[in-house]
Amino acid sequence: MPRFQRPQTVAEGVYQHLRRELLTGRLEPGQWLREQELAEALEVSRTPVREAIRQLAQEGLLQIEANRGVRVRGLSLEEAVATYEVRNRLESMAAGLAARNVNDEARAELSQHLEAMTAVDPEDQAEHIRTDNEFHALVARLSGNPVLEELVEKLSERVMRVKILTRDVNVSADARAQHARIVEAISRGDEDAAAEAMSRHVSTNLQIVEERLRAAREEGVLV
Amino acid sequence: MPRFQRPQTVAEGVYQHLRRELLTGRLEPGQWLREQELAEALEVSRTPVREAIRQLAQEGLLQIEANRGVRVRGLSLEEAVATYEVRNRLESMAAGLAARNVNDEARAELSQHLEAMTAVDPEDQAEHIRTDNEFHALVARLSGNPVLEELVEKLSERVMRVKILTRDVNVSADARAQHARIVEAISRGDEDAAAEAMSRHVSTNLQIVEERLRAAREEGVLV
DNA sequence: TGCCTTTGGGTTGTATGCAACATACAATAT
DNA sequence: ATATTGTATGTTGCATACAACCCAAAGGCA
Repeated sequence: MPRFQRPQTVAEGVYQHLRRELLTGRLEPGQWLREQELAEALEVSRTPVREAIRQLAQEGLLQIEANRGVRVRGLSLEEAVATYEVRNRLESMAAGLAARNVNDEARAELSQHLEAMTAVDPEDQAEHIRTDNEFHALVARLSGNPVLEELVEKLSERVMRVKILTRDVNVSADARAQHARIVEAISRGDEDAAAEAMSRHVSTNLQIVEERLRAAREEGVLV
Repeated sequence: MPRFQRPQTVAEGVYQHLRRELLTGRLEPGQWLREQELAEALEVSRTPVREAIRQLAQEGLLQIEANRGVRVRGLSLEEAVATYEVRNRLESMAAGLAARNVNDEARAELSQHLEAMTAVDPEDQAEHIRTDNEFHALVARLSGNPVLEELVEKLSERVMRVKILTRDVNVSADARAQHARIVEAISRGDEDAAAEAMSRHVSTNLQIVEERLRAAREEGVLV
């Protein structure tokens, strides 16, 4: 039995592949995808490709036009802002709940993750984005509310896309300090402080992304 | 273009059919669905059935077990509570934003909907649930945040399922009063009051659902 | 008997052929 | 010349055949 987890089905594999291509920005917004072409490139049939496309479409990464095809969804500045606003509300709720339910195990996980993040090479964008995402997922999990956790994860996908397309990597010392403050408030069990700290953190990130998106728009890179 | 609205694709039709069956509780939690059987019953091939199933699975109504099949998802009391907690947060956010962005058109839509709801026959459960859902969807739309709107809609699906399975129909005069209070606060442009009113409303509904779910659990109807 | 192996039935997962649909362009009529 | 209709082409949407897989039950072996 292989130690690594490889896709159980071909469709799952295609999904993972396309998702990666989309999130890393290798596929450009507006670009048409043809099932046949993808199937040939990946050496599978159209069926699993279709299935993967449908799933990605429902997650908002692709847009299906009936009987015409599927294209990579662009993202507008307005949509990005809207996403961050909702994310702000949900993640501060998660942080508050995490503070309420905190215990020693949670404290250990949080501080451990915090350390791991400080150890990341500041030059390694992808790694930074990955660990940052893990941090937010961790807080969501510690909220103890599975529905909330799921939603945060769903939103993080769009957020990740925004981050990568805009090269947003909040690697500043400020970001680290914010993370530390969140962990500290949760560990202390201070609900309001935790929610407040998370809210500020997300707001800061929104500001960064907003600036970059404005710049990108002026360059005509995005819609 | 035809004036009447029929599903654009067969898959869409199957999706609508199954969704209806699930939301109205005609399909019981835990029950296995076989693609072949459904395809024969609806006189279509397995392909569109598969597509519909995948979509419903991602929406959380069905659960796929790889290479084994798909079954109707049950719902636990804990999950219902978790859903309502998130819904509370999101919908009160929506109400607050709606109050912030309110204008005459929005005021008109809200009062119009309020009237329509008072005109519903108190005996007609299904109609009541439908209009109530429309009300919440309307508030979400008036928030002006499309992401928020989408999430509220997604959650409302699970909520609707809870409502129907537990026969929750908050038709009391109290519910009407709460709706009126929400509309009033939004129309006045009072963000905090609108958010507060919506939060109370959702909390009330949660209490009702919680009681029914406990009763149902003791009867062994649900998980 | 009790446990392991094997084999068979039934289901999902994948491949492929064909039909339906949307678009672009050419042909025709006004 | 313009608008309308016909037709060609490429794509998705659907149907169906086949392969892979899971599970249960029967059979073999200690």
